[in-house]
Amino acid sequence: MDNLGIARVFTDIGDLLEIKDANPFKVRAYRNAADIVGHMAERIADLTDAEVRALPGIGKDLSAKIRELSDTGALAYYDELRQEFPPTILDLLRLQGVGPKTVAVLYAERGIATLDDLETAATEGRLRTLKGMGPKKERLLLRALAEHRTRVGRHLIGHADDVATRVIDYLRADATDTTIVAVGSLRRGCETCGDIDLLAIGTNDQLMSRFTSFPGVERVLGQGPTKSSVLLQGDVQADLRLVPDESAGAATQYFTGSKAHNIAVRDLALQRGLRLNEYGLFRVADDHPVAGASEAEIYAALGLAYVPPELRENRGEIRAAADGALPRLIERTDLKGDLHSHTTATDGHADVETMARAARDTGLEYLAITDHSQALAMANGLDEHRALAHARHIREVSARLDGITLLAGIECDIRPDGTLDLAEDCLAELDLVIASVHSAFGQAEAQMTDRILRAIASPVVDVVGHPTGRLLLRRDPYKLDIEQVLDAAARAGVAMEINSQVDRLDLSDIHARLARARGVKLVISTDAHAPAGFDLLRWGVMVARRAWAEPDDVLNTRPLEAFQASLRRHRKGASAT
DNA sequence: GCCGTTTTCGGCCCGACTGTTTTCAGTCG
Repeated sequence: MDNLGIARVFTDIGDLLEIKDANPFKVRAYRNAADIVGHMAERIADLTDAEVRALPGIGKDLSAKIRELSDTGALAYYDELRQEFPPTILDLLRLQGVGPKTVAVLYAERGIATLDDLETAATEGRLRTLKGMGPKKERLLLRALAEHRTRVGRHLIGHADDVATRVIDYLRADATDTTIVAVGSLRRGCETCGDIDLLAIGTNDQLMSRFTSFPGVERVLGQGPTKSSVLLQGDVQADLRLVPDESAGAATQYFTGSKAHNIAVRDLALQRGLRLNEYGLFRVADDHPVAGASEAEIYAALGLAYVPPELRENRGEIRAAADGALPRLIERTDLKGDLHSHTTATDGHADVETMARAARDTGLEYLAITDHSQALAMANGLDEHRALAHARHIREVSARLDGITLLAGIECDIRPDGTLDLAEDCLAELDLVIASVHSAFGQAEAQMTDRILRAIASPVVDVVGHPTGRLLLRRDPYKLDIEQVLDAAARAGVAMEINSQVDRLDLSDIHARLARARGVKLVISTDAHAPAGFDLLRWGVMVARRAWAEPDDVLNTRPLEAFQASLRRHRKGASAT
């Protein structure tokens, strides 16, 4: 079993123990272990017992369980726990506002073990008589259920990409003559994917049977000579298509989509007396093939510049491609720095120097260390005194490291009333201030909007962090008048973050494009909590590309000095010093 | 369950919000 699989088991155990009302520190130990294993760069199965044992938070018991899982793929203790509750009970925990205590009561008092059970009971008003519940709670539960339903069957792009990579590597190992690529929403960089679409180019007749015997396959949904579908562990569906070399470009284009983009492109082809399908571009009159081997060839034959996959949503890209007006999209290598990261000073997993070295190893020239402020007590947030001491430490480390410069920043909470969590004179001492909302998500739209507007109005704020607070597939964004916020940010010269965590991607592509249109500058940051976190920049870049962003739209494409000069605090007329 | 010992047991980040209460329990971050 791989790291993510082990992490998932430990997370489940933590949840089940919590439902059992076990020692909370034991629960935390399992969650902590899940976090560590899930974020490790190297395969934990490759480490020696002593090395596993040496990881912070992994002791005798957990290291043995890790070994059992990585060797056998199963864990007796986990199986015992699952005997005590129906496995579906963990689905209930995914609902907003439902925690372990509620799940325990629902199961013990009403025998509720599935989402359907819960919906029936809530609809029939059978929950309001439970202690601690009332009609209002019933309504909240029904709303949480409805929100949850819109999310099932979808997967975070980071997760889908992991799975796709594993399948592709497995197929390639045995089919070195065949090109295999991910297409569909994954290639377009959509924030979530319904299923994984893979395309193989060649004539390998063993490929389909090898695909359906991939070790992660739970069920074969269909298998033919050119098309197969499987259901993988974790409820991910994967489809594989096989096409001959001469159709490579046409098939890649066709299966990449989006549907709306393809319809528009085919329509354009018809206007020119051409027909486009997954096999190629043909003259309508005599079926003569015009193009098909590469995507670029097809777009060119239609009088279009090559359209990057991230833009293929029929949102103006075809007109722009015809006019030669497509943007020069930002690329990962354009980024010179990362502006959001955490260390062990608060809730990160590595110290300042370790994070700095990891950032440098991924090719970054500067890194802002931005630990939490005091309001996030759970994360051991910094008060003014600790924030300034931490800044001194960050600058010391920066001075002795070659190849990377550290900025002493902070991710400062925006309190419910819109005031900042740390005093302005303290924040003014720092190199970068990200202002973020981490509490009172339920505020009314006007209140939340005013709250963020007030933060933007503060002269010491440089960036608004994860501006809408959404957690993909888990929590909707808080209610917010985003256009009012963007207008204020444009006036104040405050940048908006694209947070690269795969469950945030916040701003979204849509909002980031709105921001660009208003002249609001973007930053792309990882919010890394561990050294491996810097790899996530690719997802933030993907969102920016889907927002049509060019390098100049994103402040951290600039070399350090130019970046610092662009911060409002250093601009002429800024009141902070 | 981990850790660090004052070496074998006690401590392990907490504060705000909500819906239910009438002083609190549960959830969230």
